[in-house]
Amino acid sequence: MAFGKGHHLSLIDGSAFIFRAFHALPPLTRKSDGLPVGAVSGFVNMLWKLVEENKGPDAPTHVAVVFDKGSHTFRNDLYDQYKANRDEMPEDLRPQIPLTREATRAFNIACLEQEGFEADDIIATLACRAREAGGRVTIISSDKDLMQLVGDGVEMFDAMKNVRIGREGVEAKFGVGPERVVDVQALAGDSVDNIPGAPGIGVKTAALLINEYGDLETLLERAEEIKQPKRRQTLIENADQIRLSKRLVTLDSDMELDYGLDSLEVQEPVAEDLLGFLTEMEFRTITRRVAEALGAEVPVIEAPEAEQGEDAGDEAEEVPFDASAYEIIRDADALAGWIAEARARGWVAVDTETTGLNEMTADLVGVSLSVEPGEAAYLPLTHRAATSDDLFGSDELAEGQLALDEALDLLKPLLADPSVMKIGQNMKYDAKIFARYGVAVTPIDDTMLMSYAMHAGLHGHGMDQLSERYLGHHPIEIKTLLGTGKGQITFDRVPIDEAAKYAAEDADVTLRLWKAFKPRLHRARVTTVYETLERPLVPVLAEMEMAGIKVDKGTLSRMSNAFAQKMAALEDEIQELAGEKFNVGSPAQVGDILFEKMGLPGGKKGKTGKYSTPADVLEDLATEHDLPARVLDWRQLQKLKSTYTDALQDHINPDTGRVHTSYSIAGANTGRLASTDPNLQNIPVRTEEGRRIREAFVATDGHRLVSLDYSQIELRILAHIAGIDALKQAFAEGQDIHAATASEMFGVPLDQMTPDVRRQAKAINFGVIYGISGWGLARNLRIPRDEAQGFIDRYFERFPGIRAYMDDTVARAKETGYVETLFGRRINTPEINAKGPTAGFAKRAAINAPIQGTAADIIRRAMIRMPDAIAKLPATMLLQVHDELLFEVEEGAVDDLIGAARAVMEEASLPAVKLDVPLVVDAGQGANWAEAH
DNA sequence: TGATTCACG
DNA sequence: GACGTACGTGAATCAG
Repeated sequence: MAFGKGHHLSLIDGSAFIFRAFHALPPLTRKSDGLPVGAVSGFVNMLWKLVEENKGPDAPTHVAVVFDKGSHTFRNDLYDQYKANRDEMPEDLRPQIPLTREATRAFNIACLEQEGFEADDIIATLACRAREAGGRVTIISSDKDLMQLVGDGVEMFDAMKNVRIGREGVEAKFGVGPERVVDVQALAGDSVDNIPGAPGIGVKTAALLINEYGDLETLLERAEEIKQPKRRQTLIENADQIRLSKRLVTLDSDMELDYGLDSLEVQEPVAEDLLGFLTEMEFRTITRRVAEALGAEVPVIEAPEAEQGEDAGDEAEEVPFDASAYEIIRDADALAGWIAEARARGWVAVDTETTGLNEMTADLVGVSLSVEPGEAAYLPLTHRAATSDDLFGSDELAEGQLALDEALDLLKPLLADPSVMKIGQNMKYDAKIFARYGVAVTPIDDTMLMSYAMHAGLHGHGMDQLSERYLGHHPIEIKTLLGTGKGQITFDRVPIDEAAKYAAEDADVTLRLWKAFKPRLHRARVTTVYETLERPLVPVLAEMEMAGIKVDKGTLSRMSNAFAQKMAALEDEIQELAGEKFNVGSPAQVGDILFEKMGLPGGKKGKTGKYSTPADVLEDLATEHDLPARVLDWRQLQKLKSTYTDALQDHINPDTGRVHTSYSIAGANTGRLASTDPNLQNIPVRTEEGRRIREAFVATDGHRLVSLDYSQIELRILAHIAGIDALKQAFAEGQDIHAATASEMFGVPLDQMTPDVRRQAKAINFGVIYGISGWGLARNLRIPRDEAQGFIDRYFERFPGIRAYMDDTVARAKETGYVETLFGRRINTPEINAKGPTAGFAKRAAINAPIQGTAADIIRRAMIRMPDAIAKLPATMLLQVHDELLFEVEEGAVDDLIGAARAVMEEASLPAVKLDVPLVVDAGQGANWAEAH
């Protein structure tokens, strides 16, 4: 029967898929010989999924996989720069290209390609013919270049994200319908394919213009009418280039093909061929699944003798993701059922959905649970009812939700049950939300922290990223539910059905990650790090963040006003000096004034072609001129006002009157914490004016703030790790370490030390921790480079262990791909074998990481022990600033707290590591942070 | 959104 | 031999 009405053609964009699969999926190699097969695996799984899913009435009747062939197409004849900036194909992908053709044939699916054409042209030609014949078409691709084909029975399907793209999807992407997509592309151009387009015009502007003028030709003819002078000029000047761009992006939908649509009819795979191929590739899971589905015997794939490496051999039972399998919990019985499932296993993955990202203010909207891969449920609690007036929505609760109190009463015993592990991704967030509803969550496992312990330095540890990388699955993005920018809605406004798919998937993903990571943690030998430095820190930080610190709004507000006045005066003075009005806050304009108008020396241009005006450059100029000096003053005030006195006021929680930061545990590669919203780890202290901001951080009535900080902890660690006897001895004797260094280097007796010599030694000491270079030290000390290099040479001569430590560390990193702290924390160094300037960066980072990381581990250990150590004191731990802990304590207990906390901090490395140097902790106390520090 | 600048350890 | 570099962070602002 000829292809026609009622038929459904599925066209798979094979080339695009394998490129995407290669980059999105974890690298996988064939065990017997190490052949890279990750992209092939992703491709095979996608094909099988289509075969499996397409058995319903809507199934394709015809199917083909289409590939690019050759690198020279008719587009290169039109424009020799077409796709000219494409990178070389990655080495590991090259051998997989022919394998994907083989896979297609093994599936008994037509495999199409044609010299001189791109896959997109073949797809366009076939899609148009099928449409003309009255059939339907699904293009399996997310390539925007194919979106021009959508409409009239043609739609696209993104197989990796599992989303359909119809007319609305195209409009969302391009701002115009499919018919006008090429017009927009012609204007906007494309840096990936090297389509020139119109300079300075992006998709947004292009859509605006096309919608206003109807189509590209009309627009170009009537370009004179455009109001914006820059746009008008661009379009007039580049008309030819734009028309060329249009020809480049327009697909050839009328190719000559020596086969017809009928030849693409779906055929059952031949079990022998398909299983033969899969066995050859050594894909265990899919081979078994295919064999079972085809009713064939499961072929045996020899297990490789010894499993090597930490990622080997834990190929979990793969259960496909299936949103339709997720349950919505609407009554107490159903919830009780899931709780029983969790208890039966001893674990459950938990994820909360809320109205915002700030745990202190966001409200609980729903909870999702998962107990096995693919088995997950969503418990909606406070979703709002939809109304006809969709501008504001309703404040009424949607129907079919269990009452919040009732649900929490049922969940509470489970979440606190010591025999059930609660698994989460960034559990600190969920635990804090639950805590506000009086529900404790313990014990916990956290997939984000598991990843951090194993993969610090390799990639981020967000759920989407981990899912893509380790599960090969792209989870639904939250923005598809909430939108972005101004029109963004909160999660309680998302319809329950839609919310459930997203939320349950998150719990499902978390559970799968947990199952994948558990065994790997052990193999990577970071279980101890995870168990002693990551997991126990979660409740400690949650407590600190919820405690917050009292900030006096009046003090900040007064300072803001004072800064504003001074800035206004400075601004007048600066413009007076410059002889013109300009934006003092614009580095580019400051640069023009200094280096063009005034003709001062030292102007360097950055990537953007603008003068760069960092503080050190301005400082040099300030010795001779007033203007740069005033600009520096202005900038300091601007910084203090905008980042601190203004912004901090907005962070004061109206309920508590306190500022609640959030610490990210897995943010910094070295093991340090990072503080956000607001960042309380960079409150000014170095200048007198800035330090006064700390006066606004106060203790409540009858209390004091107490600050304890490690003295020179990184240098002490360096002395220990590198085994520098002279440094160790100086620390043991309690000497001024920078003065001692200077004395050792320059032969000046301690009692004759000058501040300047000491300052230079201090800079060198810091430089060593950062992976010193002559250039860097010269810049820091403002001395000639050869002089700086002389200092370094002498330093290495006097402390030969330092050189050895640096060389060993870099060598180890090159060999293993990571460095470690004294406590076994692993920091991966993927760029250590890079070439060019990157190599320098990577080396210095590798030298610094064990030092900075060990210090971070030590204060983590202290923090974890602190709650027990101060349990009997009327004191609360509030903040951590890398080597400092800040407490709030009742007036009468200050000395007791200092004694207890100092002991914990000074002994924090024990018993795991006995340092060759003493750790010394300095303490201070006062009514505010300025006094306490 | 990326580049600049600057606050901290 | 030139190149371009101190380590680790987060936030505000400008400008396209």
